[in-house]
Amino acid sequence: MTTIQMGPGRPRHTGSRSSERPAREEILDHAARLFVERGFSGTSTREIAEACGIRQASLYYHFTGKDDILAELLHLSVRPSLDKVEKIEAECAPDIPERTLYLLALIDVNTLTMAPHNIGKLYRMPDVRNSRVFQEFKPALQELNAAYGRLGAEIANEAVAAAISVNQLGGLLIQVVEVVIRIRSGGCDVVTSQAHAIAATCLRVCGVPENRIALAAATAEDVMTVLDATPRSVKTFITNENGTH
Amino acid sequence: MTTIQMGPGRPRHTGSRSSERPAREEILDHAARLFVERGFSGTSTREIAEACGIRQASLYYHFTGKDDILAELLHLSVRPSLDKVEKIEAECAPDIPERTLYLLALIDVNTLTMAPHNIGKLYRMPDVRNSRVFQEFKPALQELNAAYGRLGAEIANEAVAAAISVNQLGGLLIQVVEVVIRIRSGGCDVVTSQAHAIAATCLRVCGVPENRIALAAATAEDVMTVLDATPRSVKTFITNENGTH
DNA sequence: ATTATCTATAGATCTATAGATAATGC
DNA sequence: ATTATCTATAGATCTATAGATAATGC
Repeated sequence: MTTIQMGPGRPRHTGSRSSERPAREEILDHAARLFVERGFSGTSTREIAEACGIRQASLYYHFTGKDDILAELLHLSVRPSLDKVEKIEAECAPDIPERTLYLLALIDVNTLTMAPHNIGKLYRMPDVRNSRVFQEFKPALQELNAAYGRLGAEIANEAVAAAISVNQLGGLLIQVVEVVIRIRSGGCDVVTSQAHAIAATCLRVCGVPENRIALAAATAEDVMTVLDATPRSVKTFITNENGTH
Repeated sequence: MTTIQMGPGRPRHTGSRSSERPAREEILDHAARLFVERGFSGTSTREIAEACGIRQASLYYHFTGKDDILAELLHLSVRPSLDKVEKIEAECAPDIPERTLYLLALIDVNTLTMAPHNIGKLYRMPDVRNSRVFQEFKPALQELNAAYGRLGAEIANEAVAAAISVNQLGGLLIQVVEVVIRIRSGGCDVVTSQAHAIAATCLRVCGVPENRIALAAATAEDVMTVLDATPRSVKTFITNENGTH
């Protein structure tokens, strides 16, 4: 029994307003999907508008332009990762240093897994990276890279420490975590067991032996539950992905 | 003393033909650079033409369209990887199974390192993957994924074998190798020691212990020299990157 | 004659702005 | 009056084609 909810404002040409969801969010959602599917420059404002059931020009009531939509999406997908790094480093007693990296990887994998429309892909697109709005996020991404590098270096064995610089190790670990994006691009979902497998892979990359990996994995669970207070804004955005449920 | 080499055909409006290099190659080179820098849809045929010092319409004498240029670039960058998988599996006696994966990774890293303008990035762009011409290359990429998976599964320890399917392992290993693309995107060159570090990382991801990794690395060198007969077409293309030297 | 370019342009976009309009809410 | 849409359109692209032209080579 969905009564067609009329708010203020002229009705859409396609009589049905698809839901009571704010138009702004609806636009972000469809834009995210289209940007990831076809690229940023490969998506026209008309296509975004059509997906929302409004006219192209109506987008400009909610956003100042295509870049503005991109900026908002980048915000939504960067904030969670960075919040969590701080949390983890604060929460984790350094008794089992492997556990800290394991946790960071696990949570990051989770973020990428839950991100609407595999939006993590945006960062790797050249047209996005060249956009004016992306520059703002560079420091945050370098921060994340540094965190991975620092944690990895702490637990690296001699061979790894000798062969790879701290920063390179950070990039390598992020690359491993971002396999989630690859998996999702292939149309597959990522399940919990895979998340743990990826976190474990991060430790293997550092040369941590299997018994220490098992230990880190075992003790990670409890800390996980503490950290699993996902910021509200993100949850809302994710929920809205699947419609009104 | 470069005499301006006039071939047949009307002269370019910018009197100077930049080199005696065939126009077709010049176009491919600039297109590769621009596609990687700004994305495929983010690059106009006008920009490509201007980079070559010719008029936009003149591109169509050499290529039937933008897609045709992309197709050629994809060909140039896929062929080497695939040729080599076969070679390696033929050349490698299975006495040290770790060595086979190490070699595949090492050679693939080398391919990505030497590829002009970090062209390996093309495959990950959504607009490229949606293009009609990309479909042709899907089987080859799946082949490569399968090869990595097969070799990885052969040497995986129990923990890895239990946690990751063969195909997932293949994707994970390719993801690791493709860290080269990430490094090059950051403006850094990739040197031999890093190539070995990445190949070693692939083995660590499979759970191979350090002593076996060292062994594989040591015995890899000799096989490398045998395999280092780079196909001519690729070499030509690479050489042309840096002008006429 | 052949080759490789050029100029000119059609036709299809694409982004963003101006200004009208149809709802609600006071 | 305010809000959220609409219609219409300017101006700037962008791709691809048609046909002219300036070289070389026979």
